[in-house]
Amino acid sequence: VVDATGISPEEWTLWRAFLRSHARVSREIDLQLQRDAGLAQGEYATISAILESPRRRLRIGEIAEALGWEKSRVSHLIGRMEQRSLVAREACADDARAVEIVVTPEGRRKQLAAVRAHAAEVRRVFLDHVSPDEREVMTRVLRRVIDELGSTGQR
Amino acid sequence: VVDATGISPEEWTLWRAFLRSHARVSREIDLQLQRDAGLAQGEYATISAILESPRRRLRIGEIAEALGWEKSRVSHLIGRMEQRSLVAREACADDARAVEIVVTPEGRRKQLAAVRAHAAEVRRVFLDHVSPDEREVMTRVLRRVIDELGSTGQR
DNA sequence: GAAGATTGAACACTCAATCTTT
DNA sequence: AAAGATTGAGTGTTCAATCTTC
Repeated sequence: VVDATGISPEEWTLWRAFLRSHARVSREIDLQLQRDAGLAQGEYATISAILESPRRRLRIGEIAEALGWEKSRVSHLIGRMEQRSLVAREACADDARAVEIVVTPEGRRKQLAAVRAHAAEVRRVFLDHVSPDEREVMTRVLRRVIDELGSTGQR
Repeated sequence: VVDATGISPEEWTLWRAFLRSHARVSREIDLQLQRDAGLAQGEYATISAILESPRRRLRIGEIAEALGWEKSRVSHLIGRMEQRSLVAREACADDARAVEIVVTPEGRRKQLAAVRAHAAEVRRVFLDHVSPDEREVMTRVLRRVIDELGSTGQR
């Protein structure tokens, strides 16, 4: 059964559930991070991405790629985070155009303060509702979605 | 295998894929809607939700619930959409506190202009990568996530 | 007092243009 | 010219306070 758009009701249901679940879950995570560490979700994600990178430093474009965001968004965010002394910009040795972002002790401290409660919250609002089998299916599908879109649309 | 947070690497991978896929997919949808109809994703979703409701009219809180957003966000959005003559506010007969939002002919026209291309885009960036079996699993999981969070967190 | 909704200020994101280095 | 990044203006979102009706 499909309508004039070629999409079945069951498919629309999935699409809506995807959008709505993200909005609701993202909201809960934001509240928890703000409460426990005074960090926005994007700030936490940025710090974590940098700390988990091999050299503990990432360029603007690499952060954008990791998070699926636009470069200008990351650039503004880093600016605000730098004002708050959560990260610092450092010149890149290889390429004078590039900038490497590192996490300051203050940024690391805040991330540490949040990580336990954050993990618990991610579990509570999302992971607790996914069985191991379901997890495998979902990871496979979402990775496929990400990979098909590639790295286009940067700004 | 788990770390100090009690969350396994496989679970983190799913969580990250969820956030990243949403960011990327949402971005593509936004671009298409802006290009084909001059509508933002939230505007399109709002109009569609209203048109699909039984009486073709929805209150602010109902829109917020349907989309998983905060009421104040919807209120501001409706204000901007009203300026652009996409929707109109009408007094609610049952309850003088409430407002019912209806779609104007102009709003309906714009939504119609976008719906085919939008459906094709949703298919291209998301649904095409989900088999029927996978669709059932994902819908079940995401609905569980939504239902567990309930309607809390409205503002 | 609670529910439905709105408001304004502060904060965040997008878009297009720009700058520098490759 | 392309890649990496930044900027400023315009637009959108959040937070807390407020208003009216139930």
